[in-house]
Amino acid sequence: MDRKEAILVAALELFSERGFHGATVAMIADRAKVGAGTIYRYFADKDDLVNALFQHWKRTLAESLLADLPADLPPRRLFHELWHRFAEFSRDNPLALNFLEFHCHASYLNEASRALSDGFRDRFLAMFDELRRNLVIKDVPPQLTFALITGAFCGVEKAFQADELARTPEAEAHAEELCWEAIRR
Amino acid sequence: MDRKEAILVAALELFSERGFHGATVAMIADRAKVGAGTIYRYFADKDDLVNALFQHWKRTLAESLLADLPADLPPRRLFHELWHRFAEFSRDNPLALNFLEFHCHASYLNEASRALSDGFRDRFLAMFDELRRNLVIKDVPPQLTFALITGAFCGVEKAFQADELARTPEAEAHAEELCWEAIRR
Amino acid sequence: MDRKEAILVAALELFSERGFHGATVAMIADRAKVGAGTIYRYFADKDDLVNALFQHWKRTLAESLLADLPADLPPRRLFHELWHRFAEFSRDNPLALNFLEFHCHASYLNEASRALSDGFRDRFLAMFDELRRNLVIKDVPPQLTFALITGAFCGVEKAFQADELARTPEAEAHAEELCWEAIRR
Amino acid sequence: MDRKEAILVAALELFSERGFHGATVAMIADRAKVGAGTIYRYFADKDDLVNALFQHWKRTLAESLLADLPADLPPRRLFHELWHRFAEFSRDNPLALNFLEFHCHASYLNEASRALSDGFRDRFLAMFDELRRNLVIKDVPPQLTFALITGAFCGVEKAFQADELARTPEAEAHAEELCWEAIRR
DNA sequence: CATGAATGAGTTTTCATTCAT
DNA sequence: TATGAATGAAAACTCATTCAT
Repeated sequence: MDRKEAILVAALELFSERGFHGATVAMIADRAKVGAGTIYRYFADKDDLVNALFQHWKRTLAESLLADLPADLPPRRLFHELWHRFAEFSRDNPLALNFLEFHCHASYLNEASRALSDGFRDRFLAMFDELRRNLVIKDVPPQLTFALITGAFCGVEKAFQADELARTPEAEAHAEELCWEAIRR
Repeated sequence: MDRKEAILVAALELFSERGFHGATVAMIADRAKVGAGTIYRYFADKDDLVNALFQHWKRTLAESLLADLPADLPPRRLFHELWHRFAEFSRDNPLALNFLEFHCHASYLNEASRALSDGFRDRFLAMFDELRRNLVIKDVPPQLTFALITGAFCGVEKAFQADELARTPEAEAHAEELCWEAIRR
Repeated sequence: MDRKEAILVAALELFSERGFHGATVAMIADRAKVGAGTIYRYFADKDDLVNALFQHWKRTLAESLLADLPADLPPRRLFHELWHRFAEFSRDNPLALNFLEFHCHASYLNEASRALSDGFRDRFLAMFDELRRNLVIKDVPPQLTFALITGAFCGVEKAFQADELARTPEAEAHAEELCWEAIRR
Repeated sequence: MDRKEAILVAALELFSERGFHGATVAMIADRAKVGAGTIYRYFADKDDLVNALFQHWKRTLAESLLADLPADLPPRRLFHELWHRFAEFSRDNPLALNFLEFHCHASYLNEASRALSDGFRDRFLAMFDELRRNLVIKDVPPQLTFALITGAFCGVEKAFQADELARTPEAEAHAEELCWEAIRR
């Protein structure tokens, strides 16, 4: 059993359930079935742990969305592919999305975490900007497109997780279609 | 100087900056310029404070959106009116939106808070359902429409607050227009 | 309504129920139906209050036992008279006995309280010593006789108060008789 | 060094000096030479500590009085044996007697503590009742005999502890003799 | 290397006392 | 003069971190 892995899993569960300050090191150690002291062999302190977790999942999310993305997809297919990958990621790792988007306060994220986050964001802004310049999507700031699509996706995902909305293929397809309608020219 | 008011203002600032567990009673008392003990004259404990704050702003938001809403507005005008009111509320009370939507864990909200929240949500679901039955918006579950629109709005608002996107009348108008395009038939 | 009196009554009830540290000034004020600040018009602080209360009841008890005590009573009649008066006092003021004997820590009693207590005790020691010298009671140190009788009385009284023993005239007479048997020659 | 033991010893000293509410957790930790947090590794809270202490000493006292008590002792010898054991216990553990008899408010004792106490008391009531039925001691309710003897013993013990009376073998023998005279037929 | 008991600074909460009304 | 809201020091209790085993 990989102890570091177990700690990261436990931390993800607890941070996404109770937030950073609401989850204690003792809780994380218990859930990971390791001694509290063991956490400090792998992470300098609790802040270091939350930042490692954040970076791990930001990277995994970026990887999931962008790895082997065919370069020459037509716009609608590209959008579909991205939405689909994002949905898959959320379905496979609901806690990770939860943690990244809802339960992470800037106040304890360090420079590296913020830089990573920004770099990831910039790649999407570039994509949206190109679609805009190619007259595929509406002529609004890419930051707006990005914020709106991301927000909508997360809003729907939150509804899925809260069981306010059944996670069916139809619902996922509808959400995608609505968002495409929103941004396409 | 109204002390209860000052405590609520300080708590809103600190909870939305640092989350519930990250904001200490001492910080709140300092910010409100009252003694720590004074907080306990107005609120039974820290949980009671966060619930009072949540309910206060949920109610204020509901009021802002729904008070004196003309009954016979054509759908697009209705959507505009609601979006505009929501935007106005967010502009006037950015921390309140922040707190309500991003920094409030279910784990410390009590029954009353949840009931209030649900009641508010139900009124919007009913509105979206009527628009759907009138063939004004797309035939998708009102829960989906609601989650998507709310998520998109909050995503854009978060971008405004993080200064990733300039809060201009154009940007606000664009966001509204995109969302309408998303849901309209 | 005499405020000072009301405060002393409330303090007696609460100190004898919960002890000095367990009874708060706010509780006492509430019970006495006065403002918390009012207590400080009559007593310098909480310590002063408990000492005033102690001295009040010590004096009242001494008075009850010794006032107009016929000087020439035969020993058995004297013992009966004292026992009877003590029993009467306990019946009329169970909380006072409780407070004086069971719920009063030396740690907050001041010099005056202790002096009063000692003076009272000395008068009884003198009485027991005289009975001893007159060969009426056994030839043991008067301190022993006093401690034993007082302890026995309080033990029985505690049983009455705890309802472990019914407070009947017979029980009271028995207790007296047993104690007399203990000390008489 | 056994920390739990040290905490119990310190708590006994402080509770019997200052009462439950008068002894703070910090005082107890200091006296026990442990960190304040350590107390909470062994006891759930301050109430749990005082109850553990109460039960420990009630059990020890019961053990001391009743262990290996010869079954066929003649009444006067039985009384002597019990009195002697009680006196020995008090001499060895004066603070324990102090705490059990004088400084323990029902208000913070839990069900288990009260049950233990009652069970112990019942065994003595049964003994006194048998002596009564055998016409050895006076025909008064065993509750009265028990309360009176216990009270007398504790009164004398208090005098010993307060140095109002020298703890000599003679004094102890006198006390025992007087009490026997009180109850014997 | 892994542990979890121990710690004390930090947290929530209480309360004796003050003071503006 | 009487009040009770306000206070902050002190109480009970928690928890990130260390370190002996």
